[in-house]
Amino acid sequence: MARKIGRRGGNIVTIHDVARHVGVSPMTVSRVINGEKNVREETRAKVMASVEELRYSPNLAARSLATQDSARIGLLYSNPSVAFLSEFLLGILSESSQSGAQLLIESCEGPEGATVALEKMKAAGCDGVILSPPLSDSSRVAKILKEMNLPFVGVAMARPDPTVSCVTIDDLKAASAMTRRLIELGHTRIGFIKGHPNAYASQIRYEGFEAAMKKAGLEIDQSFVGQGYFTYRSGFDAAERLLSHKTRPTAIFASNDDMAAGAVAAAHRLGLEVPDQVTVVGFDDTAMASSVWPELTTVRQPISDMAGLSVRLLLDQIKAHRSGRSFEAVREVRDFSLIERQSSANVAGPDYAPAKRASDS
Amino acid sequence: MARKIGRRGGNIVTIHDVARHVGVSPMTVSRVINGEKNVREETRAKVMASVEELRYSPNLAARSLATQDSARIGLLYSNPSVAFLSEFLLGILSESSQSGAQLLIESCEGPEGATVALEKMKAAGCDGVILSPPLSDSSRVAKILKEMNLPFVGVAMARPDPTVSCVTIDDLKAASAMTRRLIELGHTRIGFIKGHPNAYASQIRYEGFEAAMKKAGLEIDQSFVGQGYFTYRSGFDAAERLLSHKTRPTAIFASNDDMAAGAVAAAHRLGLEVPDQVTVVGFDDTAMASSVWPELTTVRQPISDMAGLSVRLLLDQIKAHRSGRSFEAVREVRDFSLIERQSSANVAGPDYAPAKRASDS
DNA sequence: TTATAGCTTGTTAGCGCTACCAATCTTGCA
DNA sequence: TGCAAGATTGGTAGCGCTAACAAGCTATAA
Repeated sequence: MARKIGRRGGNIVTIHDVARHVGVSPMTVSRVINGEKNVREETRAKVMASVEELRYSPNLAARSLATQDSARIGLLYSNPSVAFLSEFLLGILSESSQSGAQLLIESCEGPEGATVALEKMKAAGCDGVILSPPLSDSSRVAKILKEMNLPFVGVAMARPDPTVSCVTIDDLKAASAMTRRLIELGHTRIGFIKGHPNAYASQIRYEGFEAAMKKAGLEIDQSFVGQGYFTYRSGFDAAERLLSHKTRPTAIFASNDDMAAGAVAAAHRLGLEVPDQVTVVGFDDTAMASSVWPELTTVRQPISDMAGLSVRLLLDQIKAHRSGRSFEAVREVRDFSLIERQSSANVAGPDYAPAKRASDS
Repeated sequence: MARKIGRRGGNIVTIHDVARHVGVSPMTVSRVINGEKNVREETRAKVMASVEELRYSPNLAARSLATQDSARIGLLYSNPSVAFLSEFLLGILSESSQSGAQLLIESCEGPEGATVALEKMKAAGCDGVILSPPLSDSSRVAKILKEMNLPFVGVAMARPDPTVSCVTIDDLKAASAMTRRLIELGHTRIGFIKGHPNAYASQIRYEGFEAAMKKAGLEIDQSFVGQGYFTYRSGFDAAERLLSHKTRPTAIFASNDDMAAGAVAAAHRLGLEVPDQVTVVGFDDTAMASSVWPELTTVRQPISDMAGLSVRLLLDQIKAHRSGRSFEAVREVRDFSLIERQSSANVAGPDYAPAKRASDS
């Protein structure tokens, strides 16, 4: 009677098994696995060893039940690039399953549909919400959430808003860096395809481009700047226009990968080789970037990391919210990176040894 | 002392609150929300009403702790199309969060890397594994899993294996259906781009194509059949070859969307309009299909549904496995659908009224 | 009417973990 | 040496839910 085997066929290792094995109390084991201090180093080592040996791994359900920190997290997205979503989910997923959070996923059509989705989440007992772009940039959605008194975190927000927590990269810097790289490659006639005018990121990315051009003392030829809408087709159309000028740009910087892929197609259609005759670069490093050929040089956001971090942030925020404490909005800025693939080259074509960096030896 | 507010700031509605509100025992409420029979209709209604009113929603952590059916599910994938992954995850996610299952995600490089990943999962205490394609078709992976004595379910398996549970569509039928559709549109010179020779699905899809052609009494011109590898580039190359023949195919059926997108690009490169001069269709309805332009006509698998179902199947299997019962492998076949977008048209071009079905009025 | 079966509800006892507090053991310092 | 303060451990009591059994109830048959 002392130790029943339980209702299950039961062969799972619990914290009690470890405790007995080491000869300490379950509580001590708990402390060790939670990395609390105030455990003698010797004891800790013994417990750790036992954990290894018995292959113990904590039952998340029990933990979140005991700690009461189990939270229901809502994830709201509205037709982002599916590739983005996939990486995003991967990040959210691994983090939230580790912290035992429940996930609720809703999609909506733009900020308009958000109200309904958010109501639904609230009704389902969500404790907080994660916003994927472009929703994260919608002040309208932010306002609704605030009125609902629901904690939330935005991912990849372009617009800095000191009142909302978010995880982003610095779009401005990223766009500048990519532009600088093109200049480094010798390009001076650089075209730009803007993103959807409603997205704040579009503006920021253009500003980054502008800033880098200016700094390099290069003129922006406005006939080299096209309006796109983040879609392949819009990139195709815009690029076709840019490339039809008598003197055409030698490089095109599209504000996202879909448009860049469209631009590559447009170049091909016009009989131009990429990157030999036109360099095309994108932004985001979505699946599209490495699916098409030539694969796209682009800007990579560590989406999965960012998503994971956003879960942790949100959980903190929820905890604070529950205990009535107020919570300072945090803005976590992650590093982007330039991914150079086959769609970019030295202005004179790939025959020239590519100058990896501006050399002035 | 009777009812502490608990360790938390605590404003969550529990099963006890509902019970008190209705005037029954918590157990009865539990029965109602779990849809058990043996509850008087009247009681059930009262409970339901109360659940609504109090906005009660069960704590999954507590439930899975109590039922002991909490399971750790491993998800193993190896570079599938990212678009596939995204939908796949969505399905897995919503199902597993509903059933309170923990998720462990691992990727690996082909079947070779699978062993390591699987060991890792086992060590982490996984109770079962879900295999995404193309891993689901690997008999090698299946063998490892069997040796490990771990329940598993394959998703989108092309090779029928009576010993493993899986959720699929009928690739053969799907490929036939698409081929029939092309024939209906008046195409007779139909090209085909095969998928990666290592993937069983490649073979099956080709067989489906073959069967439909044969049934329609059409010859397959072997110079119209190209070998691809499921990549954009391979589709591009294969299509370029097929379209360079003096009499070229009027339609190309690529075994997946990436290759179809590549084929479209190749056609454009050769100055051919899609679909006016060449129809191109794909398979899978990944994000790629609706990202490129013209958007691709393709075969759609209900990936998200299939993924969700696979979780349920696996959970059943794990339960059986735990209780020592043996488990019959199940093969669930889902319906595919033909998605007609802008990349396909009547053989004579879009000026002809498209014959939606073979008419013999 | 009473026995019998079937239906409906309640009671008890955990699931595995950790918050909280109490108990014990160190250590440093007067 | 004695004692307070700190470090380290253990005990208890639940987190919210449900399996398993027990008890009450209803309808049917004898």
